[in-house]
Amino acid sequence: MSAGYLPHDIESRWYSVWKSMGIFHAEPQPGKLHYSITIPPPNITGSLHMGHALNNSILDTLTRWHRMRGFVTLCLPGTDHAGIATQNVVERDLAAEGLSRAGIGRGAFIERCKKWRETYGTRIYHQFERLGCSYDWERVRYTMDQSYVDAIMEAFGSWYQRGFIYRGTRVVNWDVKFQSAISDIEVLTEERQGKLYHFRYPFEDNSGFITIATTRPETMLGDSAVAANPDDVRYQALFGKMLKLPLTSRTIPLIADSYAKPEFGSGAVKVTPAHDLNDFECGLRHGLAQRVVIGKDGTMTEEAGPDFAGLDRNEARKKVVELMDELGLLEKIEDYTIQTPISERSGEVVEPLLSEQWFMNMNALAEPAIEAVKSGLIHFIPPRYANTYLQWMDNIRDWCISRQLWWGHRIPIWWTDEQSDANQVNTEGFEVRSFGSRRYVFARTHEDASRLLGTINCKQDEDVLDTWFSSALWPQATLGWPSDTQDLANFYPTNLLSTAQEILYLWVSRMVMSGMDFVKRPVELSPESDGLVVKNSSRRKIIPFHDVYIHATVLDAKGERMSKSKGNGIDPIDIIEKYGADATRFSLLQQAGKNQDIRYSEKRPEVAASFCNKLWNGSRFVLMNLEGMASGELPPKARRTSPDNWILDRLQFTIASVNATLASYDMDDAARAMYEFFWNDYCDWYVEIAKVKLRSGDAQVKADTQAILCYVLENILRLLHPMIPFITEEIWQHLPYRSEGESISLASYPVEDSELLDSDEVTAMDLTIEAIRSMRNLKAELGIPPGKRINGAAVASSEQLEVILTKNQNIIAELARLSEFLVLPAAPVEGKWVSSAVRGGEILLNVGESLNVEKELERIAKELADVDKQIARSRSMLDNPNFVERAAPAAVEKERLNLQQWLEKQQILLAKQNQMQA
RNA sequence: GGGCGGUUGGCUCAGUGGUAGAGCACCUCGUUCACACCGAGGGGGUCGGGGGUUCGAAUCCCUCACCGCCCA
Repeated sequence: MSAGYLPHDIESRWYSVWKSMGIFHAEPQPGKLHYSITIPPPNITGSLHMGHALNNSILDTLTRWHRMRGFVTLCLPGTDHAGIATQNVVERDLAAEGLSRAGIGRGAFIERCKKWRETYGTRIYHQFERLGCSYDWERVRYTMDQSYVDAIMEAFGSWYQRGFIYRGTRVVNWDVKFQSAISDIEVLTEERQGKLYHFRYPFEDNSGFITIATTRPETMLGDSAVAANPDDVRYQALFGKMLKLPLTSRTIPLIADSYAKPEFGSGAVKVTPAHDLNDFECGLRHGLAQRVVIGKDGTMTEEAGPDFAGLDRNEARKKVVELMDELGLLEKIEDYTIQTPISERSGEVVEPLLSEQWFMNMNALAEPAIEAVKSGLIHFIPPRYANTYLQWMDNIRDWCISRQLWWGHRIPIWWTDEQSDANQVNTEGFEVRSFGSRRYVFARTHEDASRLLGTINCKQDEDVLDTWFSSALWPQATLGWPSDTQDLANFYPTNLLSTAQEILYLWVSRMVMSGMDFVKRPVELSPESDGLVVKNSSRRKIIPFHDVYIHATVLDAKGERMSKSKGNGIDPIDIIEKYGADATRFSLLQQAGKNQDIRYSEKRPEVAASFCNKLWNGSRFVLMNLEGMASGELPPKARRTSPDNWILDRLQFTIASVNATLASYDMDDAARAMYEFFWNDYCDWYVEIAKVKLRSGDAQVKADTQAILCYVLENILRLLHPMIPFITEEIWQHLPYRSEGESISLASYPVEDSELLDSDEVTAMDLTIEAIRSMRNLKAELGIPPGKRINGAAVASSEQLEVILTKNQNIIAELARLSEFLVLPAAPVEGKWVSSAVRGGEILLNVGESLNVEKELERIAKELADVDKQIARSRSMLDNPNFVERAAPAAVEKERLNLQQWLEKQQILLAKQNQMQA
């Protein structure tokens, strides 16, 4: 092994070795335990960001852990075509060349997108490899693979057939920049400073006016009514009267609708059904006209009237205000904080717009998806997210699934203007339906569509599906659905879906809905834990995954979200370059628990890299001392010393704790347990003790010590491997004795061996360590260099301590750097000794001329003061009858023992004080 | 407005009823043949405020404040 830890040499080597060994690939093996994950597919636009690095570190850790535990383990990678995001970057790319999407046309544009994917879409795979992810690259999937498209067609056809998918004219969130509808959950609300305009609408009979307030004056041109609350006494007599809509020649009614809030402004609101969702619904209730006055490009339409048609929406706003002012109908303008809807994609203000779209009714799908979570079949970690999920699912709304984009899956609906008397239900059961004067049908090809519609004069819908429509099918589609594959039979339901909080609704909920809707199995073949029994059937609706882990959001050092625009992002590849993949992974996993966010700065990988360096050097030292080692067997208990038994006990404790914390997704706790064990127990104490034993000259002692050093190291390497795979593999390969297999990745994961637990030896080592620390402490306080060899001794007041200290004599002498260490029946009278009280005794150092009686008395007085305080505290507790009577007996007993020990310590200190003062 | 998370030493965080912990930073000492990405020792916190439950509260309950996330 090289003298320094050089992550890059190791990391570049091992990934390709693992890959060529085929250890990442899994074939289903019926009858065996399977563990599977389908990773959240990153967008093809992207490269790895800290969120990916975190999530994939978690996924790979769990994958490797299960693989080592003997599961048939699959972690399936892939990418998402990411419609709107990719279209965005490709358009930007085109613009740089002076081209435009419209200019090159749909066909050429799609070719550009495909080329983009070839260049950049696979880049992220290589980044996952650099991170060390043990994913099955033979099964990699892309949402535009033919097999994936087949799944989408199947899903669409099924939902169409069942009437869930429908054509509708409704107010949707319109992204003016992309010229496309976006879904509710892609809209962010931002508080922006704006104005609240108060306008007067006169009554037709000139009997006065009503004041309405609006933040969007330009929409008044499309008003169809003014509404007031039916309980509002100010308006009760006026309902049904007509108002003159200023700037137009129209009149509109005053209507009663409880949607108007009496406490807001004048209590009357303008109703613009085509440009506001609430107004739209109000309009439906009252049969109001839907006038589209703002077009898809953000300019005013003909409907807005000759004065406004063609104006930009912002100019139109100014003009409306000016004209209203001129007419004396502008009552006032107030500053107002507006909850402004912003497109998550383009950053533009969203324009609510009446338009024709494809929608999907989710009610039927939501029901089992709710039940699966309520009944605990799907388990959220942290559990609080189950409520978030349920709250959204309980109020589920129809989903607008069409997007006016070019990049994506073209909606498999075919239209014709031709009428027909032909049978509207064909042999495949796909009903021909009509919308307005046109007829349409679901079909996979033009040929099918022609047959179904009875004419070749038909055209496919221009729009594409929302990207989440395809993502919703991810777990089952990647495993072969709609075919009945072995993969699907063995790896589905998957075990875990780990993802970011922000896509809980967009993605997670929809996967649950689609998965349970499409994947069903005979009750007798599917375990109860896999799903819900379908009503009146002998089949079960199968859940897509058992556990949903929502990982923390990675923030910068100041606690702010990393973003490109703020420029505060950290590129994980930079961190890997600088500190290595293992340190990068470990730094993230050390923070990955049930927290909502993580503050990340370069301090983190630095600390993690120190740990890797310590692991490297600690291992290197051990390896250098294993020469001539006879066997890898643990020595029999009779030959083991207390440090031996102690470290074996600590190892078992660590193994148990790591297995338990990984199982509950507490990566941070698992990382901490291993970190502390390796650094504090193994390196700081056991290895230091082992140095003494190796130098003892006793061949048996040396062989036994070597065996234990090696055994513990081999175990901790396997324990750490899922988190830091490269360095552990490299070191493991150098071990003279190790468990089965050619790669640590395939070695078995450590399991607690209760036979190696030994609480007596843990107590013994605790006392030994305390003695050593006291001596070091004394030296430091007296200004004696830690390395200066002086005589040390101990007087034990308990037999237990006497036995322990005698047994560990050599160790204490060496680790405390003493010339000799003796256990004496009484404190020596001769010579210049200082002492310190420990549990069950007193430790002494012969400091010779360094003894300063005055200073020593001061030190003792300080120690006594502390002891007195402890005694007082302990006494006050034990003197309290309430404590003695009501507290748990064990707690009282413990306190009694405590007091006794403090009193003993006090005696020792007082005796010493007397002796010195004499 | 509703829901959720957080508030512990200078910084980042552990710690869910029994005498406050770690890492980093800081101070002192140390170039002993694994590691200065190290070792030994040390200083530093009335656990956001208030109230309550309890023999005992960082920990449980109530309330307020501030920071953040989600939904309306």
